Amino acid sequence: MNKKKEVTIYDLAKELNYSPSTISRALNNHKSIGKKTIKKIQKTAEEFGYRPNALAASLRNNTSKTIGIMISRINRPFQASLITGIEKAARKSNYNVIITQSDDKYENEVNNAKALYDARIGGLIVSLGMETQDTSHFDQYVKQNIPIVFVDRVPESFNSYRVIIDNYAAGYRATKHLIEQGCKRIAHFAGAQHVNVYNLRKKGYLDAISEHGLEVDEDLIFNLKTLSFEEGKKATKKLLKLENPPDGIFSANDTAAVSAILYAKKKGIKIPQELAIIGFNDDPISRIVEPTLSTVSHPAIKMGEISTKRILEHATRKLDAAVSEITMLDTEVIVRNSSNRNLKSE
Amino acid sequence: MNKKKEVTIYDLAKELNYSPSTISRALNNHKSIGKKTIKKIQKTAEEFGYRPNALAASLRNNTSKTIGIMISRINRPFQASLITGIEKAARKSNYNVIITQSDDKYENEVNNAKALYDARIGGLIVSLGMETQDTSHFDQYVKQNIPIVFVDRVPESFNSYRVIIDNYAAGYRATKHLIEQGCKRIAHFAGAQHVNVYNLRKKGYLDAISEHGLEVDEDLIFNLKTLSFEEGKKATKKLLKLENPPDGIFSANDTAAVSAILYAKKKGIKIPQELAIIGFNDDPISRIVEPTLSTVSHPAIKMGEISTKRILEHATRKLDAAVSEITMLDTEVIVRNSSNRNLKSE
DNA sequence: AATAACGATGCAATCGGTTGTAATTTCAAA
DNA sequence: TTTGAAATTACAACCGATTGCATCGTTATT
Repeated sequence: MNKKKEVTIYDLAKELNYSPSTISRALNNHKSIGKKTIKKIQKTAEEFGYRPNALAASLRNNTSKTIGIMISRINRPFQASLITGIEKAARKSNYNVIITQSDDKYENEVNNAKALYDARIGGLIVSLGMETQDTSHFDQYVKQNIPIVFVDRVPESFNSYRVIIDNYAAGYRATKHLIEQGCKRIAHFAGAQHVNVYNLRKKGYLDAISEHGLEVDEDLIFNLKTLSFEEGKKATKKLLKLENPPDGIFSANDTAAVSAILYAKKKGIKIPQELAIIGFNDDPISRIVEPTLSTVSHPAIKMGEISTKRILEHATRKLDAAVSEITMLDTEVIVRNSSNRNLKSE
Repeated sequence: MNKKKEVTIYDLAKELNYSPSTISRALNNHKSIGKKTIKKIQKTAEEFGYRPNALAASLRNNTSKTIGIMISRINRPFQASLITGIEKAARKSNYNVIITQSDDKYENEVNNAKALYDARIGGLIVSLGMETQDTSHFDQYVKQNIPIVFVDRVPESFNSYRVIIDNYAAGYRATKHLIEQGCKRIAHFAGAQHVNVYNLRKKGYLDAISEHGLEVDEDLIFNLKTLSFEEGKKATKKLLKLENPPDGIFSANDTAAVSAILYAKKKGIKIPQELAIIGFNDDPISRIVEPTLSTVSHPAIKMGEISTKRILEHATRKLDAAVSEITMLDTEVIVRNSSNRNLKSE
């Protein structure tokens, strides 16, 4: 054991013959401290290698410069990018970031909410897990006026900040793109319908179909629980066995879409000529799979940055947490080879 | 503003007519407190919805139940899995996890080390960035007896815990596998050689070549700075232009390996018949690319768990930080289609 | 020259646990 | 019944920064 004590404001106070309060204010550029005093104090603080003890400040202020994150799984590309955005913006303002993962289990989510609360985070950024329907585990934050930003997978009704994409429009456009490629029977891999993003994407899909004079066929619509690789494969299998199989698939995520590509190819189906496919998320695999997967891109990093900004602003504005401000970002349909019928196949 | 104050041990003390110290000890199951007292106190604590204020405890103890993580980029599959392992193990012991990313920039790494230090983390888990050669930014942790665990990309000389895989053996085995498939001229995509993992994989490669009676050809070895998709493509291009091109590639990561597959395929090379390829990491794309990529798998999650365990043990054992304990985990060569010449091509 | 007004700085309480030491009680052994 | 050790609980200082209020000195105003 050889711990050396850290330099505190008391050490500086003794050294410079000021009171700790003056030191504290000087370091925070408080207006009531003389200019030369501030300069002098900050200089010696530097020399002494003074490092503020955030714990002490947090305790006193009953809030910490820490942002809590709740997501389902860190190793999903979209969520990883989200975190990257959050972390980047947070560190710029000297905030730290605590991450928790629910693995899409409701119980974990509740526990994580508690743990982060106990850590006295200054703000919370949440993308809900698949199972979550009840959101009362967030009530305690509202009571303490701790800002919450819901991102992407958000609850229908909760007074708080929300940062989302226009899932309806995205679903509509993705479907429309397939229609423009000449698809007449378009299948849809939808996610769990109590999750807003999947619900809206499906609505967009349905409306695009109807509004372009095509027919909605329930046999072509699959509500997949997790949109996993396996589920995508199973659904594709069923589709191909249909008497009247589809000529297009709009999948609500890339994983299932890639799965569809691989399975259909194995069955000798030509993509995109016989079956055009578009996914959602612009995951890295979408550029690797052959043919490359058309998809819809989220501005994930930007969503993270904006979410962080909301938290920081809230701290400054000292608003009441009972706000309900929605930021909706745009998406982009990215056309690659899995749906582009105008391309020469190589 | 409608903050309600939290329940503190003082509230409990007043309610139960005990002193705060007794409450504190009772809640921590301190041995010097009577059994029925403990039970009684814990019961009312529960009833009152008491939640300990970790900040206060941390301030007093000058250490927090928080583990700091320093990695380069969260959206690399290996690092994401590492974090998953850490987070899982940490939360089980009521530790939080703060994540920082360096984006492989040395300057960021230094700043992150400072930021985490200021956050009074109880332990640090680090996978070094590509640029890092000097590690003096970690000295302050040693001085304060804060345990450091280096994972995967570790420094050569630093008294601390290390959790690594046997990169030499892995490189050797991957190369040997290609030799067993009949390859005679095996290229190697190596990473930056001051990074231990790439250095060792290369050594393993070199020794496997020599020991099996093959010849080392410097034209077949590329020291790629970042092993990116682009770099992989360029290197493959050069290889294929060679008078005497290779019949096998061992890439030190999957990204470059996938890149090689795609480029070689485009050039009409048959994989694995004409060119067998093996990567490293077992990233998700390795299962998606066609042909599926043979690779070497890291036990990433386990590495995270073990790293966390080291930190927690250290806290218990109250050891001096100046230890140097190395944990070496095994890897596994995963044979898929990009190197399996015994498979019927479909 | 006297007084108001303001700028600069200090005092002391506070945030909520933790812990060494002292004080009190309990119980068994003598 | 007495005594000492063990068990139980209380006291008070402490961790380091923050902040409302008080104080002191200085300058401006009449």
